[in-house]
Amino acid sequence: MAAPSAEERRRLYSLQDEIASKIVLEDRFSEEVVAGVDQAFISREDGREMVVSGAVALDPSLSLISKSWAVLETSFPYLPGLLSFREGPAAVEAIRRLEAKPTILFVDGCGVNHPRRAGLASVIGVTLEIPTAGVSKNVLCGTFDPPDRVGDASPLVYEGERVGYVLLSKKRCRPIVVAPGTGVSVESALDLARRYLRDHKLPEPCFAAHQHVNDVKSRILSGEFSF
DNA sequence: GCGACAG
DNA sequence: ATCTTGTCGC
Repeated sequence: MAAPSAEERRRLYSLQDEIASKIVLEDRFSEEVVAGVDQAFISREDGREMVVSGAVALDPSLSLISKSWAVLETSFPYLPGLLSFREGPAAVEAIRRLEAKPTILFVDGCGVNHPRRAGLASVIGVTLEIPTAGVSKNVLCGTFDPPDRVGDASPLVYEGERVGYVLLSKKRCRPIVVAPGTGVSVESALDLARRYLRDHKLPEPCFAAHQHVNDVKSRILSGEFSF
């Protein structure tokens, strides 16, 4: 995967600035269709790398409404701060293939807790005009005081702004990070993450999407699915 | 210059 | 993310 030139990077940064300018940090979501999306990768023998995205749509009681997936050839390397250019296209396509349009979508990755306020969750949300929340297992940027009791959360601050929360979601697990993508306030991002937590480290929509995409990946590798 | 760095 | 078996703990 060719690393982008300094000039190309500047162009991508301006694209992120454009996305960031369209982010809404106010609540504009409902919970009729609660979805989750996640990506996995496949390295083929011929050297090509594929991105597999899996999306799941659940109703308020977490019953499955619909699943979808999409596969595209990778066209960008992994670079901190530029993840959306690697995983965004496949994720957007998978979400478009869901039977029901999500009214709130959980994305594996950052939201506004990003150097240019344009993490994957924000990019997907602005692109598809869907309220989104970003959930990540590691901090890309920002500082915080580690929460020490299950259920506790500490503000994640970046450049003097509260961009998300670090939440201790489960015993014997490292805390997770939750932040608005767009169409969700910082407080609601935390509330949503807490309310959709069940018996796993990640909120159920994220967990379900992760299981789904890995299932799709294994079926592709076994030849059951083709594209 | 050095370290950090979503997935 | 991915490479990978067993293993410790609830």
